[in-house]
Amino acid sequence: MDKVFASIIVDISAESLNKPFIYVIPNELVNEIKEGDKVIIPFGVNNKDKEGYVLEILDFEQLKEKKFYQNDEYFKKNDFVDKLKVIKSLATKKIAVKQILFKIAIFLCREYSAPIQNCIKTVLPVKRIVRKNKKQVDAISKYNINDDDKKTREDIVLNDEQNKIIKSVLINYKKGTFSEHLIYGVTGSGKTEVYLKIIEEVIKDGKQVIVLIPEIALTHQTVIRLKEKFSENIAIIHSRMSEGDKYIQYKKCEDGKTSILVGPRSAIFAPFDNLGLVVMDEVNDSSYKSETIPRYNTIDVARFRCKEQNATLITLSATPNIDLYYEANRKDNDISLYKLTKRASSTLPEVLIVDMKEEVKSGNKSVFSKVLIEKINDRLDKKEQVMLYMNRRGYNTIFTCKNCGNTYKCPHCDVALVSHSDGMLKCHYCGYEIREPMLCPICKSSEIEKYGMGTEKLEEMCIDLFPNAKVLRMDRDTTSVKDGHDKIIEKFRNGKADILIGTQMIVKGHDFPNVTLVAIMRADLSLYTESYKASEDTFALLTQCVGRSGRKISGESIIQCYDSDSFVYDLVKEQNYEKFYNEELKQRKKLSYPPFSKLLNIRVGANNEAYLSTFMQNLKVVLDNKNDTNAKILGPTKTNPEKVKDIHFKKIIVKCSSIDEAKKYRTISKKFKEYSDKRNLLKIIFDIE
DNA sequence: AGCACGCCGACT
DNA sequence: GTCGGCGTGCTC
Repeated sequence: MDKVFASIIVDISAESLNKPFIYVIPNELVNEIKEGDKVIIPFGVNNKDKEGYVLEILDFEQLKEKKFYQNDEYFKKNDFVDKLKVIKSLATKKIAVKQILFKIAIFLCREYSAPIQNCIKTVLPVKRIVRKNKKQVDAISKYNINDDDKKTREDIVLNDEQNKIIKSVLINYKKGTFSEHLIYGVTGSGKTEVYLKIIEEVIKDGKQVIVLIPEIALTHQTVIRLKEKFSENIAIIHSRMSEGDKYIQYKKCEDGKTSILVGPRSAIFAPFDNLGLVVMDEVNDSSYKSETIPRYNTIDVARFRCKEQNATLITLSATPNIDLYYEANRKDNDISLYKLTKRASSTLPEVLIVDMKEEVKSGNKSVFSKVLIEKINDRLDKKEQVMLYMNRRGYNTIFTCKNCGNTYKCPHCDVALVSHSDGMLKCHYCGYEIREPMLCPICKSSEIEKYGMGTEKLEEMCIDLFPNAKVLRMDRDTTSVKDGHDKIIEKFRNGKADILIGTQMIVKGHDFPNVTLVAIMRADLSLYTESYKASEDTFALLTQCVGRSGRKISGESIIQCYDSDSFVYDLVKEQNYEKFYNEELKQRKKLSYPPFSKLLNIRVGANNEAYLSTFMQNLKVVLDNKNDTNAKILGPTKTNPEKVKDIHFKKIIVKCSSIDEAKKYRTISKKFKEYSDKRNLLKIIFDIE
C-alpha cells in the first residue's frame, strides 16, 4: 500500500499539542510531500487553516506500529480512517525545512522533553529581517588578517604528537561513518593547529564543517585563524550580530557559498546537508548548555547530528569534563582519546600559590600580595604583559550599616547590590539600580561600611600602585558597546596596554604571546558554590587562567587564596589534569555522583513563597511514592540565590542509576505540575546530568 | 493556543 | 425560562 498517511506537528505554541496528528496525503501530493515539509492542514472543529510540519510519512502498517496508535482512544474506533482529514497543500516550497534540521528538532523534543514548537524554533533559520536599502556587508570582511602573523603560522612545523592525531582522525573520517574523538591537550599545546589541518582535509573532500566555540570573546581569534587558511570560505554567526547580518551568514551556508560555519552553541544548527566534521573547542565550557527551552547540551546534539550525517566529531579541551573523559577512558567506549602533553612553542608556566592569610598576618592587608607587586614591577620593567583575573565586576561588593547591621540587597533578588564607579548600586541578576545612598535606608545612620571588591576597584588600585602602567579592564560593563570584546582584546594584543584586568571573559582560550604573568586575585571565590561540580569547574577555570601565561616566552602564574589547603590548588600548580581527574573520580564514586549516577535536577519557581513550599513538599511525597527503584530523592532545598526577579526558587535532586530512570521522574514531576495553581507556580526547570 | 461545550447565577 | 460567566477538555 502506498504511503498515504502523514504524522504532522501543528504549528501552535502549546505544550498540549506536542504530539503528532494523523492526516491523509491526497493523491496529487503523494509524490510531492517529504518528511520535514511544511504543509497547510485544516485543524479543529472549524477546520481553520494551520501550518504544520510533516514528522513522518507512513503506510497503514507503519501507522499501526506507532505507540500513539495503541494508546490513543481516537484510533480504537473502527472507522477512524474515514474521519481523518486531508492535507490541503504544501506550503511555500522554497522554504522547505532542511530534513536534518527537522530531525534535530524532533531529537531535542524527545531528549529534553521540550515542546516541539520550541524545538523547531531553535533549529529553524533566523528571521528574515533584511533592510532593503541597507548595504549588505559580509560580517567576515571586517576581520583583517595580519600578513606577518599569517606567514609565521604557515611556517609552523607540527610535532609528532600532533601529526599522529591528525592521521588517526582522518583514517576514521575517511571511513565515511560517525566517529568521535576527544583531544586532551595542555594549554598552548597547539590544539588549534590540529583541527585546522583536519578541517583542510575535510574541505578538500567537498564536505562542510561546523566549528563551535564557547563564547563571543573567542570568535575573533578563531575567525582570524580560519580566515588565514580558508580565506572567504567561512561564515560566522553569534548573538551580538543583527538579525540581518545573521541572515546573510546563514544564507551563505544554505546556498553552499561557504563550507565552514564558526559560532557558539547555536551554530550546531547550521544548514549544511553535506556535513563532514564538527569541532567543539573548549568542550568543558558551561556555555555549551542551553539555558532556555529546549535546554539542550550541545555535545548531545552534535553526536546525534554527526551520527545522522555520518560525520566526524572532535572535542577539545585542556580540562575535559569529568564525565566525557570517563567515557573516553572506558574499555568498550566509542570515543578515541588523544593527548597533547607538550606545549608547542614554550614550557608550561611556573605556578606560585600565595596564602593570603599569611599576608594578613605579616601586616599586608592589600589584595596584592608582596610577591605579586614585585613580579608586576618586574614585568613592567621588561615590557612584558600582565593579566589579573578577578571574578566580580563593579567596585565595592558589600555595603553594611554599622549601626543596624543592614546589608544592601536587591529588592527583587536575593543578592547583595554592588556599587559601580558611576555612583550607582546595581543588581547583577536583574539589572535593578539605585543611586548610592549616603544614609542607611533603614536607620538613617551615616556609618556605612563598604568592603568586598570587583574589577573596577582593582583597576583603580592598579593605577595607584603602578602609575606608569597602562591598564585595561574587560568585563560586562566595558564590553557592552558594539564590538567591545574585539576592541579591548586587539588593543591588549597589540601592546597598547601593560595590564589587563578582567572577569571570566579574559581567560578563555586567548593567545596573548607577550603575557608572562597571570594572577588570580581571589581563587577561592568560585570554590564556594555548592554544586558537586565545584572542584571540576574551579580546576578548569584556574588551569585556563594559568595557561594564559608564557605561551611564547616562559612565564609565571600566581594564585592568591585564603584556603590554600584545597587539593585543587596543588594540582593546578602541577598542571596535572589526570591526577585531578583520578582524585575527583574517587570522590564522585564515594558519593555516587556523575558519572556513577545520573542527577535529575528539578528547580521550581513561584511568586508565592508559601505556595512554593507546599508544592515542593507535595512533589517530594509524590516522587517518594513512585520510587520503586531505590533512587535517592534529595530535598527540597534552597537554591542560590533563593530569589531572582521576584520569583522564589527551590529544588529537588533525584539521584538515579540511569538516564531512563531520570526521565521517568521528570515525567512524573511534569504531570504533577499540571495539578498546580498556575497563578502561583510559574516555572519548573529540569536538568539531567 | 484557540474554541466549543457545559453547568450554575442574575436578568428581559 | 435564558443569557453568559469562565472551568474543562479536545483538536487527527
